[in-house]
Amino acid sequence: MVTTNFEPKFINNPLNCPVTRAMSIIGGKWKPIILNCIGEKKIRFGKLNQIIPSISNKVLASELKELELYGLIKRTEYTEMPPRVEYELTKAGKSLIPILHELANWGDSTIAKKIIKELN
Amino acid sequence: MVTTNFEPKFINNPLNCPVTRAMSIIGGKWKPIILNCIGEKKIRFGKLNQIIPSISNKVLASELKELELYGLIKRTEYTEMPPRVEYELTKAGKSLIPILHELANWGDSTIAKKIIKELN
DNA sequence: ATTTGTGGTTACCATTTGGTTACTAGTTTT
DNA sequence: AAAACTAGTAACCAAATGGTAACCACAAAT
Repeated sequence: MVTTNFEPKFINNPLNCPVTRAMSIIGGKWKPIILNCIGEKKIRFGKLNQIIPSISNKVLASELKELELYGLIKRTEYTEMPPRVEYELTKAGKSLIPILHELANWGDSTIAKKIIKELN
Repeated sequence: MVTTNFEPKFINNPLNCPVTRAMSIIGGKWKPIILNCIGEKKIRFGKLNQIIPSISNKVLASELKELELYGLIKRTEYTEMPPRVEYELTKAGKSLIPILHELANWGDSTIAKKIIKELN
């Protein structure tokens, strides 16, 4: 067995920049996407994988684990066969909603759309 | 000369998720930090490197180039010796301020501080 | 005459991230 | 009797990201 010992290494932040602290936790391209997809509902692993098709199940699983470790999401496993697992935001996870909202807002702007269109 | 041909590869986004679009552009841990450090002022390369000590100048330079390519920052070079270059947010870059503000806000929260403290 | 200061770039290498395929368990459907 | 379904995990490999050290131009200061 390979002990999946995964200790997060946060960004070195001597000047105590709050944005750096935030990025240490939810930085990386997938986490905000995943958190936003979970939103206010309970959602199954497979469903998440469907609505974020460009992430592999391996990476999705490891991102979810990390978010769970941070206490931002809760994982509920039902003892059924085939297995069912649901993810939802914890209270701490919900505190990220304003960020996710601003990200969604900006992502919907003409500015964002133009950048993607012109460089694709 | 090695042609630094760097075409961004955006996240595949068939369902047109706005957060995914946003993350395609400002995803990655450094960009929000850099944008936030630039803020409303003009700032020199060296100064940026000082206040984000954990980024190497190589990575800082490449991130700045990418942000410039997206039209989020403007680079002004003064023909002096030693050289002086200043970076500032463009109008498009300033449209990100609400996101940066929320990130800073959350990064300052007890929740964020606790996560870092407990897992470090 | 040498050192200092600036904003990078380059080469080389190490680490991290990510993808693919195959596999598991036990119940239900074909 | 075989196949499908789910939520992963493991092994293996490819690609992206990041660090370090050396280097450049040229003027000003020592």
